[in-house]
Order: sequence, then structure tokens, then C-alpha cells
Amino acid sequence: MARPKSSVLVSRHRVFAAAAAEFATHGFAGANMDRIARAARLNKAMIYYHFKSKAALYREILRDMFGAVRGRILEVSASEASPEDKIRAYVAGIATEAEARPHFPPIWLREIAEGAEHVDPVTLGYVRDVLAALGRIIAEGVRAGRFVPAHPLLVQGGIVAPIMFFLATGPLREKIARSGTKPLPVISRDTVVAHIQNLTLAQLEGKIV
Amino acid sequence: MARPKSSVLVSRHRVFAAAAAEFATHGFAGANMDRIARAARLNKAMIYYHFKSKAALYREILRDMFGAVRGRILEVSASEASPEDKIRAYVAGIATEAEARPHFPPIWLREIAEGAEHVDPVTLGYVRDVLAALGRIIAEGVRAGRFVPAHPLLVQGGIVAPIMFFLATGPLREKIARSGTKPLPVISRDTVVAHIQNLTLAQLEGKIV
DNA sequence: GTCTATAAATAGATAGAC
DNA sequence: GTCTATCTATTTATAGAC
Repeated sequence: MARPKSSVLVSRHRVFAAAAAEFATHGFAGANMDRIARAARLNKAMIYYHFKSKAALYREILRDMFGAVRGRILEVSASEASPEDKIRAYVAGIATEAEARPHFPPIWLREIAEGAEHVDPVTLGYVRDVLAALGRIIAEGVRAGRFVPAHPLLVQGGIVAPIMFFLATGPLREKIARSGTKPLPVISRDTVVAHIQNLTLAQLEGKIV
Repeated sequence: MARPKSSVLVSRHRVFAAAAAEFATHGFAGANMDRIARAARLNKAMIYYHFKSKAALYREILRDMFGAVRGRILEVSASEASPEDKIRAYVAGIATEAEARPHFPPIWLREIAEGAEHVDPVTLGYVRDVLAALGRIIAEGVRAGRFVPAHPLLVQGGIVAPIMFFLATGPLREKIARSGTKPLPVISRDTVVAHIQNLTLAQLEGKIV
């Protein structure tokens, strides 16, 4: 993708990136168009040149996030891998897409908190597709006699929740660490992903109670 | 606790309750003092009669939430129960306190999303106390030869994240269900709590990989 | 495409009567 | 303790020049 200097792509992308960071930090209501403009090194009028409104701008960011996850998960679901490997890829895929967008975890957490108030029907469809793909993977595993039946939503919660938590709590963990006497040990991203993969599989393989 | 008509308790409590719901639904920045007043069936000036500012009002709500969790968890930690039972009680205790306050899960999720920006030092101390208690329970279990060493933060994430997710996603699950073709099966609170208890214990007992 | 200036609405906070 | 009225600051959004 070519990016000539001063093209709409550059300017539009700068707004998009600045807005994503702003929405992640302050939430939809708390986000400030002036701050976004300043961070994008553009004037506020330029935001409205590229996007219809604050809401429309936010909507595009949401679509980008969940569209990316959906794309990756549909690939995983359609692959020839074993159910076990698909589950591992599912966990890693969500973590990877979330990591690729530092704004992803905070924004997702907020949307959950407010019942997906800003999620439009298209984006909601993406979410449903992801959930459906997980359901198919589980069903495959069950058919193959490798998984016990499990509720996709419960499994999804066990995967997504800790990943978003971990990725989003970086600042919070630091705050706690700074305020306390004892230093908090560091946890790596790979440790968390591996941990969640193992936990999820243990659950699906009926190894837990 | 007596609640005479028209006493400060009633009025103040109405503000507190209305504000908690408002902050849960719209976040700190999105919360609207006029709406809080209307929901409390009082005038906006009454909010400022009882509370110094929007921020102070929010701070009290946070303290109430985490103070309650801290109280319950310290009890659990100090009890004579076995490490296993303490872990079960820890999970159930967090779920119970969160459930007792419908605003709890959304607000907690938001605070995580924004790095606990509005969490004052006192409340932060509560959070640290809870984490420390979990650390002690794990250490006990390890000393007793029943648990393998585990990172308190990782364990905490595995407990808190799914609970908050589940309790906070009620509206979202409904939205997805309404928008889709297939009905989503219902999951009960007890199922989730039991599931997380089992998952946590399996992990601590070294049954997972 | 990019800017300055400003309109228009919203919302936190307070004064002051009762 | 409770209210109405209002002040003030902030902020989304746009008009219009270059």
C-alpha cells in the first residue's frame, strides 16, 4: 500500500491512530476532539473532513478491531488443523490481534462495560461470527471424541476475559507496584497466552472436575 | 440502620445509588449530574450538598466497592479453612460482592481499561490488600504441599476477569442473542462461579500441564 | 486538503431564596 | 434540607478563507 506524502491516506490515518489512542485512554464520552487533532498534528476541522462525526470515527475503529479478529478466527476455523491446535490458534489469534492494536483491550473492556452501546449491527455481526466459529471448533472436537461438550460463551469468556485483562492492566499493575512496598513480579505475554491455552484445553478435554 | 423519612441518609443514599447506576452505564466522563439528580428524584444542587464534586462522588462509590471486597476477602484469608476452601470462598466472595452491586462489574472493567485513573490511594490500598491475601492463601497451600507455586496476579486475573466479564455481559449477551438467528443458551451465576472455582483449583493443584 | 474563527449546545458547579 | 435560576467552562461541529 503506497503512502504518498500529504495524501488523504496519511492524514486520515493519522486521525484514525490518534483517535484510537484517545478513545482507549478516555472512553467515548471522555474523548476530546481537540486532543485528537493535536495528537494527529492536524486541525480539528480535518477530523470532520475525514469523518462525519465523533460517533462515526469511533464506529470505524470498532469495525477495524473486530473485523481483524473475525478475519483471523475464520481462517483458524476453516483450517485443517486438529481441534486442539485450532483452540491454541484461537487463543493466540485473539491475543495477537489485540496486541497489534494497543487501543484494543481498553476499548473492548469499555464496550463490555456499557453493553456494546456503540457497537453497530455490522460490528455486532463480526462478534457473532467469532463466537459461532468457536462453537464449530468445539463441536468438531466433540465429534472427534476429544472434547467434552462445553458452552461456547463460557469458553469464550475464559479466553477473552483474561487476555484483555492482562493486556489492559499493564498501567494498573504498575500503579499497584509503585504504591506498594513489595515489587510485583513481571509476567510475559507468552506466559499468559500459554497459560490460557492450557487452561482452555484442560477444560475442553474434561480434565477439570 | 434506621432510615427516617427525609433524613440525610435517605437523600444521600438516593444520590449515591443513582450515581452508581449512572457511572456504571456511562463511565465517569459520560456520567451526567442532571441525570443523576433526576434518577434520585432530587435537584442537582442536592448532589453538591452531599458531595463535594462529581469526582468525590465517584471516589466514594469506588471505596464502597473495593472496601466491601477487601473486608470479605480478609475474613476468608484469616479463617481456619483449608487452602482449597479458602480459594473457593475467595472466588465466591468476589462474585457475591460484585453481584450485590450491579454497578460493580461495569465500573471495575472501566477502571481497568483506564489504568485505575480515578482510584485514590486509599482504594488502591484495598486492591493491594486483596491481592496480598490471595498471595497468602496460595503460599499456605504450597507450604501444605497441596498447591504448586503460582503467580498471584495470574491467578487473580483468571478469577476476576471471567467473573466481571460474565456479570457485566448480561446486556451484551442479550444484544447478540436478539440480533442473531440462533438463541444463545443461558448460563447461571452458580455455573460460572463453580466453573471458575474448579478452574482455579485445577491450576493451583498443578493439574494443568 | 488544510487552516482560523466561531457558532451552538452541553454540563459541572454555585448563589441565594425558602 | 431542598429548590430555582444561572454562571462559566468546555466541547462538538461548522462556516468560510486559502
